Amino acid sequence: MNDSDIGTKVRLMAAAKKVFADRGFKETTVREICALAGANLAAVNYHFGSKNKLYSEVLGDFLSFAFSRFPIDVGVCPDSPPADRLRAYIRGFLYRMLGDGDPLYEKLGKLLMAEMLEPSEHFIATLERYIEPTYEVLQHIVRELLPNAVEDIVHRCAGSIVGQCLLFDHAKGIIQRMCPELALEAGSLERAADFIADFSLGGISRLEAGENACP
Amino acid sequence: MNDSDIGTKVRLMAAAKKVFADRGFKETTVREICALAGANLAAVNYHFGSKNKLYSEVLGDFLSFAFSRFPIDVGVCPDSPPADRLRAYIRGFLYRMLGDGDPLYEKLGKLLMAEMLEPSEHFIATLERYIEPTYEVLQHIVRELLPNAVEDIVHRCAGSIVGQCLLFDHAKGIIQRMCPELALEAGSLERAADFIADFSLGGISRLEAGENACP
Amino acid sequence: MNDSDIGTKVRLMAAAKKVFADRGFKETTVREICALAGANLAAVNYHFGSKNKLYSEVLGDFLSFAFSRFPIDVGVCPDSPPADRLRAYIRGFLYRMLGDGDPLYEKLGKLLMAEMLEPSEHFIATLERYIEPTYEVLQHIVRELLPNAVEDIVHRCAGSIVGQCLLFDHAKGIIQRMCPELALEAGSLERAADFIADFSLGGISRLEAGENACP
Amino acid sequence: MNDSDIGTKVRLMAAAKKVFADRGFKETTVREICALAGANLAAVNYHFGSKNKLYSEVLGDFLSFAFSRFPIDVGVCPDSPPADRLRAYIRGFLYRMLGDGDPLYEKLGKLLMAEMLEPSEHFIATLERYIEPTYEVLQHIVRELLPNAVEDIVHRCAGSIVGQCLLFDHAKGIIQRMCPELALEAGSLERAADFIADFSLGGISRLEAGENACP
DNA sequence: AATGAATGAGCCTTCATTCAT
DNA sequence: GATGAATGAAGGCTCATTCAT
Repeated sequence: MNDSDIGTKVRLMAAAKKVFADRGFKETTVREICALAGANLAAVNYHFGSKNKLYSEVLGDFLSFAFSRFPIDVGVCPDSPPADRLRAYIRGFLYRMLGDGDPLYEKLGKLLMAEMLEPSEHFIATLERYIEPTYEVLQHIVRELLPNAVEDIVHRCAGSIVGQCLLFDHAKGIIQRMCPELALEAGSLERAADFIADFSLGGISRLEAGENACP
Repeated sequence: MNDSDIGTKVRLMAAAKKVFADRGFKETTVREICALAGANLAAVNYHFGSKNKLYSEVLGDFLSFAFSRFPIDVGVCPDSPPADRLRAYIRGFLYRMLGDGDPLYEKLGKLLMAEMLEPSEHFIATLERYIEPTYEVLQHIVRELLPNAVEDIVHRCAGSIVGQCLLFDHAKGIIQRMCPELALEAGSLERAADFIADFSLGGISRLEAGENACP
Repeated sequence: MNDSDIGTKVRLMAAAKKVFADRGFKETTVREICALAGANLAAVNYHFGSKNKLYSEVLGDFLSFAFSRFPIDVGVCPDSPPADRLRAYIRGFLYRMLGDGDPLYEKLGKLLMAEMLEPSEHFIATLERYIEPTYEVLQHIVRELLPNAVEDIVHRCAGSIVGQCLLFDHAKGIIQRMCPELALEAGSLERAADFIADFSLGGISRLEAGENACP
Repeated sequence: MNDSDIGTKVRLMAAAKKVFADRGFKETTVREICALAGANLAAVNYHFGSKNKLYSEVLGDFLSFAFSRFPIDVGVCPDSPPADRLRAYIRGFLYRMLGDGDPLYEKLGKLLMAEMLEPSEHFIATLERYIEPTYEVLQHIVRELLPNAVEDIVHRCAGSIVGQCLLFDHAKGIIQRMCPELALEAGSLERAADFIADFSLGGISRLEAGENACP
């Protein structure tokens, strides 16, 4: 049994993931995808309609895989203490972004980052389906930790937390160059999640202290 | 005195900034730059050698401008308390990234983000010249705030701080869509800087408490 | 009994007529025909061998239908006066070309015009089978009207008559734009036939007068 | 001095005329035009913008040439007898359509016929600029010949005249096959023009007689 | 009898770059 | 110092056709 037995469409999808992840949308050529998949140049248009649609499918596929493999609420129940749920949220976030070792997975994360930088039309649907619900969960946790905070503060806290996580993905190249010992890999992810959780809980306590302080 | 008097090269540079910032490297065409500059199609290659070299110059120009306009150590002296210096550092970081109102400036930040995601050869020099020294300063501040911390912790704290700042740039599109009231604009930057500083000082205190705790 | 019961081949033929008539040979795609017929993309080649052969069949089908529905000698007998037979000939010619109301039929005429302009190999057989015999009939009528005319004159008269008829088909688009009240439709065809017959009989009389004139 | 001295654009235009005339728009490939012109594949887009625009220019060029070389009112003055003007009109019409010997010219006529059959967007402007004014002239002549005729009759006469002329172009292939002695070539055009004029004047007289007849 | 999958050839267009002037 | 003309390479896409099932 060889590669050509698993269906051209499947092979195209796999090849597309690799190439798009490596080069981004614009730099990727249909020719390269087809060559890597051992398929004819016309295969992409036959199976997916266009380079654009293939890209959309790659994006959607990656996200649906990531969220099914690393669900938002893994390891905690709704009534766990909010600090625990925050820690779990951060772990999940990092895992979804960076995977658990598969190098292809890591690279796909980069695609999403590129979309964040310059959201394409394909990304909007993705945003509504995956990103926004996830963000709701984080907001909810923060609100429990800061019951008296105004909306603005909740958003800012959530942003600070997300920012810390995203750094590992969007600045991966630089981190690897400037302090390689920090670069997230399969093993070190747990440690990073713990740190971010602690750091963020510290930040939140300070805000809590501030809001309870007598003026 | 009209536009065509200020030299084709200068006009090309200005046009290149606009177009590269708007579309990114690959999406930008030499044609577009030349058209905007009112120059001949061959002008880019004549004055800059190639599209690539022009891009490098745009990048370098932007960074040298940003660092001269918003220096790292503005508003504080080396012996100010580290908390103040942290706050100043964050302010400077955000200003360098997002400018103080010039829309062209804001967009150029996006170019840097794209380079972070996928560092090109042009970016390496930039990194060594601008990014690394800046990061040294941040490390130094964190070390003063956490005198007993191991290297790893210092790096992680610095990363958390930087991550919070970068979010405003690399997720600008999404922020604008999901919570527009947070999106950084000229005015709101100070508020954001204060929040990140407070949040980070809170995170650092917690680590400090932890490391002093009896095992 | 539904559409799919009447045989893929039949449905393909019907679809091909529509699409070829609408778009001409080159602009028509096999895809479109198959889609309209609700058949597989490979069906055309399976049932007809190739796009070319399908086209030939469409052409032949159209002509055999046209000539069976509007025979050359309808409404007159061989010994009717030649002027009557001319009128009948012209009527038949127009009906064969433009049908009697079926919009599909009208459009198929355009196909024939295109073939006239640039006869394809498929068209030669058609020519010998349908066009030439018809032209013989016309020649015969003209000869009776101009018994003393030389061959050349007979041909020219026949040509003038045919030319007047064809105009309504090959310039249909322009007529509709420039004088829509002339555009042939189901109803107005009889009127047009009468006019052409009268006009032509006038032309022929003049020739007759000329050839009888004393030099 | 060789071909390459006369400018790529000029050579492209000449090549385009040949190829478009030979094959029609859709069947023509930019590759073929460029090859024939000895130019690079990109040359068409550089000089003309697109295959479409080149086609438009070819069409326009041909018509403007045809009308400047064979003006509508050549050889007669506005107050010549209408019969003479009709004869001149027909001569001009045939010359414009078929040229005076240049085989390239003849072929370009075919392009126009194809447009008549299926007017493309390029053709509309052409129609308004060249075809309609010419038709006005013909109408005017017919009206003088039939001063009492209603509009409808004038249009029909004009149509009959135009139809006889067009036949020589749009059915050229068939004529050559069925009665080659009629096929218009450089020399025989005058003869054809005379015949059509006589035939048409005959048709018109008959109508005139009809309208003057006591009911 | 019919089809889903796949393909090879070809098309128009875009683009950065070069070169003679 | 600057440019109009030209080009080579490549890219996405379309289409009629083939083939195994």
